[in-house]
Amino acid sequence: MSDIYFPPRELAVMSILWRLGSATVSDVRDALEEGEELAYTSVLSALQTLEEKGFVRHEAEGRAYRYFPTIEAERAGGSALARVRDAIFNGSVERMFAQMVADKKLSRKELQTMRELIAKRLGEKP
Amino acid sequence: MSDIYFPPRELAVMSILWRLGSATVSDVRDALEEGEELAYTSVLSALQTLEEKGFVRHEAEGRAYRYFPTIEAERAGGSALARVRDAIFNGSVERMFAQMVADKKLSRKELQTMRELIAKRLGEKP
DNA sequence: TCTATTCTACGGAATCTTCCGTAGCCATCG
DNA sequence: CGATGGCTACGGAAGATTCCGTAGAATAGA
Repeated sequence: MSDIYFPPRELAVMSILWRLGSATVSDVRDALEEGEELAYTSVLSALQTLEEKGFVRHEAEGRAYRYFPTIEAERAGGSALARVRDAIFNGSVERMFAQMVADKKLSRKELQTMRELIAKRLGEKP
Repeated sequence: MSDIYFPPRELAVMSILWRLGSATVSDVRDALEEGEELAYTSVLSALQTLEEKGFVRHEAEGRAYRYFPTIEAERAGGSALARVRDAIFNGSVERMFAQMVADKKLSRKELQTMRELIAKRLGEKP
């Protein structure tokens, strides 16, 4: 199927694009976390690689480029979750979910939102 | 923190070890899916690399080695989910969960199990 | 015993990923 | 006009990953 996969650095760049919607090379560079500072051309290279792979496109903005993700975060996320589920949790959504829910830092509010999502989903299909 | 990350082929091998509990080189080789057939020594190399990284250990079994994962699937999964959540869903468990639940192939039973997990979690902390 | 089989260790080629320097283009400013 | 600064293209080095062949040890079978 759709084999969407990003190596670590490319994922970091995609992450920024998804967060910002679009970004110039400098935007991406600035958005990288502390201790992740890269040369301008390194960021450019990553973007060019991603473009070659079809995950990103660009438009001219002044004489610079503005980059846009061509794949939605939800789709990439769905693919990543399926991979994690199959490879790590032996195909079990329940096990994967249990691990998610086990996170100590989950707030009551987040749990409630999830409960509602399930309720809605359970209600719609009987 | 704990930066647990497996490149594609190594993940496939770990996946087999988690599923089987432990495995010899041949076991792993046989467990690889169709179209993924590798030379015996390729599988061995992958296991040796994983061992060097500390994700796997071995015991002698006859004159062959039996390999064991040294990290639990739940822990690797937790790390992978956190990475997906932060990099792709901008830190939002709810968004990640919504994508999980959006999967058309989820059975009623799976949804109910998840609902119970949440209920339990919500009940225990107020 | 000796021959074939089944292992692991080792090393290296090919490819992918990461990272950056240099060159060249173009606009802006003095 | 000439210099400067900011931008992309290009190329390549270094490291990581994938893949496998060969060598040699050990076992099993004839």
